[in-house]
Amino acid sequence: MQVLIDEVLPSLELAMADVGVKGDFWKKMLSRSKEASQGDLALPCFPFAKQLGCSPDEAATQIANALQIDVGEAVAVGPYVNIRASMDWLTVQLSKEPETKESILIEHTSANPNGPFHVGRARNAVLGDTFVRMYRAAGYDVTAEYYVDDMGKQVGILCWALENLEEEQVQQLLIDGEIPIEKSPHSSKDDHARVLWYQAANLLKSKDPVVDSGVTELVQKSEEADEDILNRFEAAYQPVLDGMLETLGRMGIAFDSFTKESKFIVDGSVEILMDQLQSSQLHGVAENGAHYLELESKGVKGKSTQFFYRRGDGSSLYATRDLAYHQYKWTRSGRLLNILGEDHKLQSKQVGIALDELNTQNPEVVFYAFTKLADGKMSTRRGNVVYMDDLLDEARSRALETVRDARPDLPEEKLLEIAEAVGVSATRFNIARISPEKGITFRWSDALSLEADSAPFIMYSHARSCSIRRKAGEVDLSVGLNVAGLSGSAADLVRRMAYMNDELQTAIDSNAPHNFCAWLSSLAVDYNRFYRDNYVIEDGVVNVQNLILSELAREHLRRGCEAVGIIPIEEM
RNA sequence: GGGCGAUUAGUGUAGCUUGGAUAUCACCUUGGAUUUCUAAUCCGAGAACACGGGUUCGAAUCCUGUAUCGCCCA
Repeated sequence: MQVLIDEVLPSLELAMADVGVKGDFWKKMLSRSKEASQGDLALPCFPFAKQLGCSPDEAATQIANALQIDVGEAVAVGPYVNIRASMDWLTVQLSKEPETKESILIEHTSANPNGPFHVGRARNAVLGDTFVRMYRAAGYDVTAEYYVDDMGKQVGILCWALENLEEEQVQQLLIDGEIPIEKSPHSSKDDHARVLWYQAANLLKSKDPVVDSGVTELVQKSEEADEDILNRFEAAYQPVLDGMLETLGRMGIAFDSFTKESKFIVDGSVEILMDQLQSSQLHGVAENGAHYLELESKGVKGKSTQFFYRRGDGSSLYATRDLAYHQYKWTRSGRLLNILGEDHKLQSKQVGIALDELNTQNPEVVFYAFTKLADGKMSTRRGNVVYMDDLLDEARSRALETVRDARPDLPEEKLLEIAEAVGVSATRFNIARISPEKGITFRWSDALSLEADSAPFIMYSHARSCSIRRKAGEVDLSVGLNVAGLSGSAADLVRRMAYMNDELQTAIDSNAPHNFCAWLSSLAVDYNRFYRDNYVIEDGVVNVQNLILSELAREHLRRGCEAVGIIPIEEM
């Protein structure tokens, strides 16, 4: 509603001066009406009563009378001034394209390449990609970026395991460790195959010190940018990463660029940065020669307020490389957005302060709460996971049942195609529609639900509009939309669509993709109501005005679906 | 021990930034429409702001304490 607020505010300012309200405290009170039936915007007038020496109801009447707007009408209802945009103004909004905006680099997912993509990791990917899509839909020039942790302990363990463990050993370790090794249709994918080695090495670690010493040596050398080690690491993780990206691709998630952590050691930028930090006011050196920043004065609390960025042996830490990474990202875009799990909150704050010390701007960050299984947290290491590949298969087969029932006329191949689209879309939407800060407990029934506030509902509306278009055939729509006399569900539909760009931008600005998801659901509901009340084709005759509306809805539904990662199929 | 976040009908959720009209949308339970321009539809009813204190004309919203859950800090 921000567009409308911006339109109305200048006139309202005059009206306020007119009736004698002082100050501009009321500006923030003009907001979306909580009673949709009362209009688009509402201004509660309780606070003006005292100033004007009258009742809130009278104040509302005076203000409404003094208010001259040409975008709609203002009426006093009790202690409120309600403002409703006119159909003409709304129609103008409909044809507005989002302006071209600045560039933004969105880093998301960036999961350790040590095993298949699981449901716990999915929230980052879905949320991140939804942001990518929403920003693009709003006109931003977006780079979707994946930071590859190609030299950490996780990759070290994977590499060591692949180089040192035989298949029989792995099998035995997993059996002893009671980690399930069920065969699945995806067992031959490299991410699924290699994670067994990773899990086995973690099990062996607790009883054989050779693992730790071996891994530590590898990791140390990788931190010295040892070319041979980095190549061996890459040979170990790249097939795993490829498998993960394949899964993400199935969900419609793709990246524009990948940056490897080791880059910043190889190119020396970490070294330069550590030298710079030494001149910080916060700088300190521990007994073992390690360097840190003392962050207590910056509001960091807890047992340790020190942020270590250099080990006693002079090497850097993960967080140090993260600093270099942020500096690198700033060379590539004027805006940075990171999607992180809530477990990274403290670290992100520390990195932010360190970036301040380096006179580097902080990125914007969106945190999300964890997805947990009904019986505890997910862990790749312990094998306590639901893999995305399996979830998507399950979602597809569940969708297939429904599609088969509904469309016995379609060939099997087409049914599968629809089921895949429905499965993927439903899975994504079930994650994207929840506010990021809320924890999600993974339940199969929820994850696979094809009802409720669901993607299939929206997809169905879109498919229906496509069907109507096909039935209507070639019709000349150049007469354009005539809103005069439009009322009821048709007017509601126009009103809903008119605010699309506004809703999109608001969701972006408030880091709330779930709000845009809700708007999209509402659009589908509005279209269904319009469909009920207004026939596009009746007795074989096409009603051009209704077809124009249906076509507008189709286009808005399609754009909305693309902005949240729902696949807008044309038939289902 | 400390920090951060969460808690809304039987279930899942929106609203909290900026206090204001009958707390959103669904599942569910229940009554109805419609047999279609694809019913994965539409219309109606039922049921909720964790608990205690405070601020205010007015609190789901702000402050404070408690409980529960999650995450983090050597």
